[in-house]
Amino acid sequence: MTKALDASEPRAKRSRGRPRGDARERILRAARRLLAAQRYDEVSVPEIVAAAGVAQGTFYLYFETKASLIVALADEIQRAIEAKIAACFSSDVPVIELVGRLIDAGAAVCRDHADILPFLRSEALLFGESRRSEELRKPHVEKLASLIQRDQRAGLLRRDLTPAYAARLISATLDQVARDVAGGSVSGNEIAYRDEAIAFLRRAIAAEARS
Amino acid sequence: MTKALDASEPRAKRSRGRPRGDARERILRAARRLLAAQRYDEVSVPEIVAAAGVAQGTFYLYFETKASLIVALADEIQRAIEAKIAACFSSDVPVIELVGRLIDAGAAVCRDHADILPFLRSEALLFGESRRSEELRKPHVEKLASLIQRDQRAGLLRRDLTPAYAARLISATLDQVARDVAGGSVSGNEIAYRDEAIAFLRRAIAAEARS
Amino acid sequence: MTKALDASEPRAKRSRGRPRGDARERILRAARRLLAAQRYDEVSVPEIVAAAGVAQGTFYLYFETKASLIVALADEIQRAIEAKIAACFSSDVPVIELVGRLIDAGAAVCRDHADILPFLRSEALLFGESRRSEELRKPHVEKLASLIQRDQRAGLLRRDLTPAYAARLISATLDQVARDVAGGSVSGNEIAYRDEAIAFLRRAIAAEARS
Amino acid sequence: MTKALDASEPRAKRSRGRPRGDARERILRAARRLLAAQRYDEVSVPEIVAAAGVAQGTFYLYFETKASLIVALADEIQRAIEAKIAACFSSDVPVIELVGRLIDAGAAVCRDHADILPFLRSEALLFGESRRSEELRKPHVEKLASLIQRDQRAGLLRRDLTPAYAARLISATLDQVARDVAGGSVSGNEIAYRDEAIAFLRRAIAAEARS
DNA sequence: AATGAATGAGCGTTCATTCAT
DNA sequence: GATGAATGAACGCTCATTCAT
Repeated sequence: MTKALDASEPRAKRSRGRPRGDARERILRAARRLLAAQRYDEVSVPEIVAAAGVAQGTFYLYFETKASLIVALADEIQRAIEAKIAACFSSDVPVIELVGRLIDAGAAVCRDHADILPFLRSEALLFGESRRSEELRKPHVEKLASLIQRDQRAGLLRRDLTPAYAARLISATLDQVARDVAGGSVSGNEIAYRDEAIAFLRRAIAAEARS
Repeated sequence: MTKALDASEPRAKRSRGRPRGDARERILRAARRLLAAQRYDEVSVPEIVAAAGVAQGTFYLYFETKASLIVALADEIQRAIEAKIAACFSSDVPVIELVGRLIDAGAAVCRDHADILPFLRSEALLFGESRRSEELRKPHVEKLASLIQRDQRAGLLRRDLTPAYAARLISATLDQVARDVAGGSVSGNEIAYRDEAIAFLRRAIAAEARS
Repeated sequence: MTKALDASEPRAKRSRGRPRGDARERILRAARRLLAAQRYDEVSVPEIVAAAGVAQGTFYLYFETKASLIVALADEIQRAIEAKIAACFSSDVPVIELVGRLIDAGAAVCRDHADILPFLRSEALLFGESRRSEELRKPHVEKLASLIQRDQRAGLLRRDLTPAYAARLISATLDQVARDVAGGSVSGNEIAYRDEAIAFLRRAIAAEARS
Repeated sequence: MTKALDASEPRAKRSRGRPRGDARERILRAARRLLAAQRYDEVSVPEIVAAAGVAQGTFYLYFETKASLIVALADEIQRAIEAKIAACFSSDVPVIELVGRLIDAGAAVCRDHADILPFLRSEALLFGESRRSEELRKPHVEKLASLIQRDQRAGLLRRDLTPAYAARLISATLDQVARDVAGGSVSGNEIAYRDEAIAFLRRAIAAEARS
């Protein structure tokens, strides 16, 4: 047929027909864009596929249902966030120093995903099998608890802290600060706020200076 | 704006018509029950009116649209929550004592509305521009900030705290504790956890004992 | 509003809006018309409602699914057929005479429902819970069996017939004749065919003339 | 007309490609299996190819459309049935004996194809104008009519039978008996039923014993 | 010959909403 | 005030089919 001939074309514009292999990616990106601006029930599959530039049937090649798309989308973003946070834990610094890094990483995350975070915080929670965001923070809280214990032994942190409890309290504080810093709630004073938060935590958990 | 929100007037005695219980109330209760178990987009008006035992048309006598029902429902619950939290601020106690009360009130709120909180945290937040959870907490954070300032002047709290910042940090911590206490994350040790959290905050903000 | 005014109009042409109460009937009639000409899978709900002159949503007010429409349609027609056949059994004639009446009734049925019978005989069988057409004939076959027994006792029919078996054989024959007569397979000779069939059955089942 | 029906040519050895079993055969077998359990409109091409273990595109190498698969499948089965029935006619026995054979052959057919017969009786019949069950039986009825004529000349059958009519009546009876015998409607008494049916027919058509 | 990603029309169905009663 | 039949747009989804590889 016309086959050998077409194949010799260096794979240029095919306006209809076969894959770029990127259909899934295009759909995810389009969905993210749309979900940043509208509720899940306001965004239709026709809208998503139109924005993605694929056919409606293609959607269902990659996602079982519309709902499963958000699970995938949330997973993707959360994986990225995880990675960024987990990186803070990899180096071997005292908790008192770690908190600063976690704030910065958290703020970066909030900034990078500012568009979609409201969505992630809201709708996505209702999609997975259960309480998702709690679950997601859990490993980090646990890691933090073990580092607290380590620093307690090293005499850096108060002995009367229960590591698991302290880890929760710190984590909540860090989240708040990261969000505030990224979200402009303290505009112009991010550094002062951050430093005050760190001092706040230090007083709450640091071992008293030996006399 | 001023349109969708105010179908709230309780109506007067109608002696004819079917339901004895007020139709509006029945609809709200049914919606709450259903929204505790399903997403907004999964709950239909037919479903709600069936659960409420009223006719489909009756729904539109009390709510302009399905979305406005959500707003009304969220308002109702949030008003109840507000009231409970605001009550803590009414008496004239030092911040260091206030935090304990806020934890207890917050935990009570979480327990009382456990069914519907995931819904409030998620979907409802996306309905009106102005009804993000940030906004809702704002008055309390501001009130707390002013109390911090008062206690600073009284020498009870550290002078180097920026009241607005400290208020945010405290608020985040209290939220976390209230949720943990109510949600069973620290089951069996609620009191120990609560007390440790209060001590944590005290160290962070209390003025150092004068020598 | 404009209500009292509109209501004074003597209920003339409402081109949109409220019921004639006949929506269900219109849908059934339209479906019958369409199913006489096309397979079930070729007839779409949009097509049916367009032919019926009702909105798509109205369809689902009266029928749970498209498939349940045919069950209803088949039931309706079969009830009419039942009635006609059952009427033959009501009077108290010998089986030998009854068969003639049954042929005539059967032929009338085939003619009256000529359009939809192929559909009923084919597709509809697969919709109900199980083998439908067998079930439907069963009561008549049983009634026939009991009449055979009666006539055996009266010496009108052969003693060596097993009533249940004979009833089946007669019934199959009658069906065939009714269909042939109505369907034009023996065009022009319907009466001769019918008479020969009756003679055929008489020889098969009548008691031998006493010598 | 001549188009949709003939994708039947068995193709020659293809040594490359995945399936060892011929793809066409696998598709037909899968379709038959599925159509025994579901209506035509419920069985999808994706489902068929999945059950057959071939790719979606492969389907269209062997069948022009989904509908043409049905026709091919029905043809295949009907050819097998034809052959079995036709075999009864091949030997040179009197009609009175033939009916017994036809019952047995018919019952065997019903048993062998029990799974797919409801499908054949229903949907398949509506696919081609020309493939109604009436048409399919016609050659056999005609053959039977000619044998009746032969036996009338031989003095074995009544002279007053119209061969074409008698053939129809006999055929309907045989069908009924075959179905009943195979379907368990007379369970345990198949032989008695069959014998009574034959006696029934003999009385109806045999020439009276000469005195 | 065989594949399977891609297509896009069109399905059955449900929805929020209206309004004559 | 309350009803519920009727609406029709729009939904999520599946389908039969194509064709570059």
